[in-house]
Amino acid sequence: MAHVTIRDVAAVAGVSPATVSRVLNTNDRVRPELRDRVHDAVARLGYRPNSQARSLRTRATTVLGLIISDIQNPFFTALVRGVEDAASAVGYSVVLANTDEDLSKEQRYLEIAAAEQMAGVVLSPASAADTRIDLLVERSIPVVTIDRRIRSSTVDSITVNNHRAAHEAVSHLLAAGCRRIGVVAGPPDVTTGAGRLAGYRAALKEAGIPLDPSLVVRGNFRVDGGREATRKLLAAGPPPDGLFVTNNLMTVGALDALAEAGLRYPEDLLLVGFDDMSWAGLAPPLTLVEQPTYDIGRNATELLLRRIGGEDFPVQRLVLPATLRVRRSSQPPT
Amino acid sequence: MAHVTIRDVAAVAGVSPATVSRVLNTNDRVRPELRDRVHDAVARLGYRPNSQARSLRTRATTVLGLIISDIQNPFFTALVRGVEDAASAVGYSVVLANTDEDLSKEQRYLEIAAAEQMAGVVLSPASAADTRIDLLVERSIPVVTIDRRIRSSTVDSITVNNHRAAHEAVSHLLAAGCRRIGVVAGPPDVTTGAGRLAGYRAALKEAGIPLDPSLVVRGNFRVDGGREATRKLLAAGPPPDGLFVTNNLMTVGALDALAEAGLRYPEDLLLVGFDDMSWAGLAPPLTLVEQPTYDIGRNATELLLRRIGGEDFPVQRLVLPATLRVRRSSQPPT
DNA sequence: CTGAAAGCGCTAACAT
DNA sequence: ATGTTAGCGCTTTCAG
Repeated sequence: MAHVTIRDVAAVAGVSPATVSRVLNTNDRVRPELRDRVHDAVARLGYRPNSQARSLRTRATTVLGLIISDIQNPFFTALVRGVEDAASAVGYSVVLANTDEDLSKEQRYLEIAAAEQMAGVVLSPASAADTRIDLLVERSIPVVTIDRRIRSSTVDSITVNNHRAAHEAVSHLLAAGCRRIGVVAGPPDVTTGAGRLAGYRAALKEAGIPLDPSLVVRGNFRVDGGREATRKLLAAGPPPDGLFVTNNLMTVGALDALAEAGLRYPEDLLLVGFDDMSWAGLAPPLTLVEQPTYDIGRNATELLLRRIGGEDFPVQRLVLPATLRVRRSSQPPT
Repeated sequence: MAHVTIRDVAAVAGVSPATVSRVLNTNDRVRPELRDRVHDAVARLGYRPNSQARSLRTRATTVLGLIISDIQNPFFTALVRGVEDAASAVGYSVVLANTDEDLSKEQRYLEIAAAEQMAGVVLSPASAADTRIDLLVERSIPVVTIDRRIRSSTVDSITVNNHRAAHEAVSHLLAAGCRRIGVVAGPPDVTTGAGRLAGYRAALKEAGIPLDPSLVVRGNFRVDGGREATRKLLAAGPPPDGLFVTNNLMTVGALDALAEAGLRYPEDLLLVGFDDMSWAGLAPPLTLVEQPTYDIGRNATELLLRRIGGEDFPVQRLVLPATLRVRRSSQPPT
């Protein structure tokens, strides 16, 4: 059987195509007997509605865009699963795109999402200021940003409290006796980069420790960036007694740089990282700020679906908790 | 400007919609002057064809399905990029789905791909025998399998020579002096699992070393599986003097288990892993069988696009080279 | 070489 | 409550 259309179903059920459509898509009252006949026919013929015809008519798709900034980062892949699960639970499919933190790639994908009339977009913006969110907003395509926020915008977001989490991480290092704490921060243009660095600063200030600029370095949230930034930090002066690395991949790079310099943790310095790193099999185990990654994706998608459904509610800025999980890397050796 | 349609373009260009369509989609000869007028109008109005209307009419989409077996595995995410790049180069978009090696999830996605009339599918099958490839073949949707093959099937595939690569890895360990070489193999139902184990066996046989079944354990290609399998191996008798772990995530788990048991590499045993692991920041650096991951994705997609384009050629079974990159973990300490 | 007209499969107005 | 009709935007005969 090549293409079963709604007319075929109608013929078999002995009703009009419109009735079939009603049974399938609306809750208009249809005589129960007809309902059953329709359902029978659908089952017998193995009818599957043609989604493009439907979208053409309704001007609405059931496709979500998921635009993330680094598909090689396990943080984002965990998140993808949250999105995927929430979407497929209600019959939506997900188109994934990867920007590599590149604004022009990002813009291209946003244009595609608009042109394809996607129902909505989950986005991890490459920039707080320059992300061309307007491309979607103009066409009233709902957007939820994840992990990061957009500055001027009125779109929903799901993030964690980066400031607080970083503050907690650094305070933990201070409590463990560190006094010269280095930080490998992220790009200033991204809210996670900015927030985590601000938390670091706040914790030092609170402890009455002056900020030493030579202890602050920035990376690109990737392995190579973490390595280079850490090298730079180590070259800038006497080694710190504590190090806070603000994302997972940069932590991998930082460990490289520490090893190169012959520095061990927790013996030579205490270490706190960010994001789950169970895939990295590190020993000794790392103290990490862990995010509820899957839930971020899931919540973002559920929120997006509510917007798509036309629900009207004020802009949501959900902030999920990130928790410090203390392990060996931040325990002073006894 | 809400929705610019082909009629708007036609009106502005002073031609019929049919001519616009011809200019845009065919290479039928159209009077150059009209051509230019059409292009001008398209540019001026910012016209973007509605892809669903087009698909409805042509019964063809420009969407590729990419169904992979573990999105948390960096091997697959690198591959995703290859697919994405090749697809977007010709204006196709990619829908990603993740099966978690679960056959029922896989079947569901194959059904969706069929129902959505996707142009083609790149698939890393969860099983050599039970993957329901017929769901696509029936509707003549082209499929290319990557990383793994399907047993009975007549679909194109892109893999690496797992047997040879494993053989090389194990021979390398033998040459380094190992005599009791353990292997952490993958699921027998997956061609990569089977092929790599067979390569191990062949290398031992060639060296005249009898197979010791207590040195062969199996995992699920994930971290936990690698850890458990390695624990089992270590519990089964005196520790091996060499270990070959047949994928990246299991290597992470194996390292855990080795650390638990107080075994170090390369001091206590030599170690060879599989797949790039630069994200894991391991020290000492690991000897690895490395696959051209990006190219696998890219080649698979290019092949798929040729099939989609209607080219007719015999079933392709491309085998790319995997190369052994020797590092410290397999060098006997001097 | 170009235009008019039909129709892909579906749903939403409008009739009944 | 159900059927008839029109048309979403596009491509593709078929005429001219």
